[in-house]
Amino acid sequence: MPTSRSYRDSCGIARALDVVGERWALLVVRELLLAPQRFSELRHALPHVSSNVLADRLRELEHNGVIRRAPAAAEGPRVYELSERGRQLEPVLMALSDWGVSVPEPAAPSSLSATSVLIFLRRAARPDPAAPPTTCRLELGGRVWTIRLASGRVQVEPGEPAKADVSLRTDPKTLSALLTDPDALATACADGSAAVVGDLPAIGRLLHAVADPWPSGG
Amino acid sequence: MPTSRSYRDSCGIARALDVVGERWALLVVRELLLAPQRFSELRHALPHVSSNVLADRLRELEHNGVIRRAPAAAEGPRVYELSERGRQLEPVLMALSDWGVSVPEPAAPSSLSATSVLIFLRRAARPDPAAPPTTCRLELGGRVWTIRLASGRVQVEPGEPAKADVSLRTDPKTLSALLTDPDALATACADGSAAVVGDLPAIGRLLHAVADPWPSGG
DNA sequence: CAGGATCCTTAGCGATACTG
DNA sequence: CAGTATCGCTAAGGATCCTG
Repeated sequence: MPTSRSYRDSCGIARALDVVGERWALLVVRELLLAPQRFSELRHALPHVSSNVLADRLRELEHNGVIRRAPAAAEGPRVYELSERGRQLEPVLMALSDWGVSVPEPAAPSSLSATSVLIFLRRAARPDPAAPPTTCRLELGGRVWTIRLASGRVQVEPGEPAKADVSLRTDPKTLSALLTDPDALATACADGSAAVVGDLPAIGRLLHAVADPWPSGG
Repeated sequence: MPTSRSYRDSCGIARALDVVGERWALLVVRELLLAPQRFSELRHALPHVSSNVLADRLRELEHNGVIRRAPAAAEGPRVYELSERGRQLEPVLMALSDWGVSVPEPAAPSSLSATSVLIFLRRAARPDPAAPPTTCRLELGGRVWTIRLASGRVQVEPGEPAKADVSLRTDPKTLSALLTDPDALATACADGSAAVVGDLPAIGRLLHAVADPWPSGG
């Protein structure tokens, strides 16, 4: 039975929280920000939410027009995706992310989804605008992503790249660690937690775009 | 007994929500955004939060460095104010406000605090940059604010202005309605829900800055 | 086996009453 | 005024069970 309690406050902030303020709601939106996901993928990305609560949130978010059950194509498994309104929550998530990076890590064991790392990567990366455009194939937790570095920006998309300069396979925690310490890439490759095929320095440029951001105006 | 549950997720978004994701927490931050407030003022601004929950949230937010009990000056009543970290939540609140304005109003009876309206006013106002600088004394719900319009910006501060061009006394709901329909000012003055002393057209310019914003680039 | 629904327990929330 | 104490309610958490 879905939740429907309200702050009964006409302020826009309170009205937003009436819709996405329930527990787990914004983390579900986070998971759908870069690509549609199936129920089981959401469970894997948010291992600490119980299935009934997740089902409740999906129902409520759908009812409030934030997400949508993707075109129930014949045979295809059911997929959840953000609506246009849901996508407009991106500034909220980015602001929370900016603020949250300076909150101490929760006590272990803590989870870290592929989407989380990629959102942070895209947000924090400040590549050298003069660096050559690079396309990277990233295999992260059983799913393939296309990362593009071009003209001082980083773009993240789900799916196989048409053509990649380099391919990296790893897991979210290793990638997160590499974004802090790019020099650990050699070690990660050695112990098997990461694997690179192709233009190795391109991966270095990607990691350094986060760890040692190009000084932008601000 | 304060809450202390965590999403156990290393993502910055989840870490932020570990601190300000509990019910009412962000609305408490909202209330402190423009000025420090006392416990009873917070209760008045958030009439639907029960006193024990409010006390819990204040404790937790203080413990997490978001707010601070203002210098417990001798004799002075206890006042809560945002810390520097708390003030850095402003982009989160602004993003939520931007998104929430298009969420339908909650069913009546709903509350609307003075701070809420002023945050919206400041956010939504796009005054004509060529309009003459104006200082307005605003008495809203028993508290006095200084509103300054200058060079295309609106500034809101607590307290008496040194010198005001115009003075407006009203309540949050009336002011909110006037921001949507500035022409209702005459009616509001007539029925006593608003009172203006001084440069009346200056109030019109303020209201129109929100209702009919100056077309900015974007 | 994915995609939930059901059940039970616990803990946060809401409302009211009470105290320094 | 500024909270605390108490209590019923309901959402969250966890495990298990159903269904196509």
